[in-house]
Amino acid sequence: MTDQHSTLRARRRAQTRRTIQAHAVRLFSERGYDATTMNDVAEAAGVSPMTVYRHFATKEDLVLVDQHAELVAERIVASPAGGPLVRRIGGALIDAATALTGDADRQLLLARLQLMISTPALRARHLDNQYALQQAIIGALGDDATDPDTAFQAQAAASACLAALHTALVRWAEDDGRTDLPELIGKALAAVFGDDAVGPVR
Amino acid sequence: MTDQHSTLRARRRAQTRRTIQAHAVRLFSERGYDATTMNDVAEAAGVSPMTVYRHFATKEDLVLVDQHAELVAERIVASPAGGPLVRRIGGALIDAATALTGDADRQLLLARLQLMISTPALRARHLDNQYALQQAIIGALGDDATDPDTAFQAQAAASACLAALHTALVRWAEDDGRTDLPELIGKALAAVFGDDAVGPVR
DNA sequence: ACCAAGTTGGTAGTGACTATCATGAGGGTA
DNA sequence: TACCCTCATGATAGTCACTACCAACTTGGT
Repeated sequence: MTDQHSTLRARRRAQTRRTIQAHAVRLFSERGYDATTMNDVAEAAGVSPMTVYRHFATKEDLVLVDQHAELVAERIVASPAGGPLVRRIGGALIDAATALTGDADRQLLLARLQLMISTPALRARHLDNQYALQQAIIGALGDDATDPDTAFQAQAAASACLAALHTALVRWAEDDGRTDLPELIGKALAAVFGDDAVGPVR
Repeated sequence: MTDQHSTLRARRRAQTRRTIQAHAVRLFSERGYDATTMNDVAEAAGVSPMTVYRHFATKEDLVLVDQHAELVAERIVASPAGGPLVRRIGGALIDAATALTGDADRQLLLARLQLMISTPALRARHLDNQYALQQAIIGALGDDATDPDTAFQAQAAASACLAALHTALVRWAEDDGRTDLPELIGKALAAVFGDDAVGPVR
């Protein structure tokens, strides 16, 4: 629907959005998140404060916005429905991480992640995003939500997988992205569930 | 240090603090968190807005403040140092939950938890508090932080335990506190780590 | 009675965020 | 080419969380 306008207008909009976010992340990293105002970001990006709010609903979104949930969810749906929960979820997380860290703006991803971890307000909202991701995963699993016990187990398994993911992300950020992220996620999952639960050794 | 003043002054201060929080949680539950201003809280509690800020640094703290971390940490320290991580941490969480749900202001705890889960801003900060609790747990484990791999495994185990805790808390809040919280936590841990990992069946 | 310290209240600000209206630049249609 | 219609952007004024800063009052010990 809103996609294939692809005309000049859409490209410009996407461009200003990228510009704003790039300047925002840069300023936040340089001066600190709290010490940077929305006006500072607008000025650096060469737009009015209003335009910043048009593209990012909150200051936190300047760092946090992503739609990785879809990426993970579609891999969950594609995974064999019969397998153990942890393997399905863990595999999807590793696959998604492989795709993301191969991406061009991997540096931006790393900078954003480091901000998320070091800034309390951002860390909180990041964790909440993970919680939203958890609900997306539950939905993608396609299990019958009718049985409360099954649902409870799915919640528990997914939350633990995401906890492992977060542990790996923190480690990755601390290493400035030098280590292989998918491998780190695999190690974290193995540390939680045991070496055999995650799948064949890479 | 700051405790045994216990004189009239300290008791009054504690009293106003309780009054403010009680009115705040009531208003938040009735009208919604975002629809209630700090002035509303102050007015309902019969104090000036300044006084509210003196007792609670942020609006979120009106719902979130607790020092459960110490409660858990001291139980971790008391647990046998040799055992498996998951059992030590899980046991401490269950013990702490048993103590808290037996408490007098259990209703307040439940109301606060329901607010935390339903309000995005509060949920985010609650999850961040869990993250802080995780660090407290890691510290209480007393493991050598020198070995990065050991530390990484401790982080992964602790984060997964807290994820299970959170799953149990959500379920408890949904049930309006009717189910037994410690038992729920045990089930969540069992769902994540397998039935044998948590300890002898209750 | 007197002083020190702690609790409270008032004022004036900053900064995130919203609502509303105005303007000018695409982009399809006659 | 001329005409709208949409949409991205901008400016203004306002709300609300939160922060100094200063003033007044109460309590507890000497």
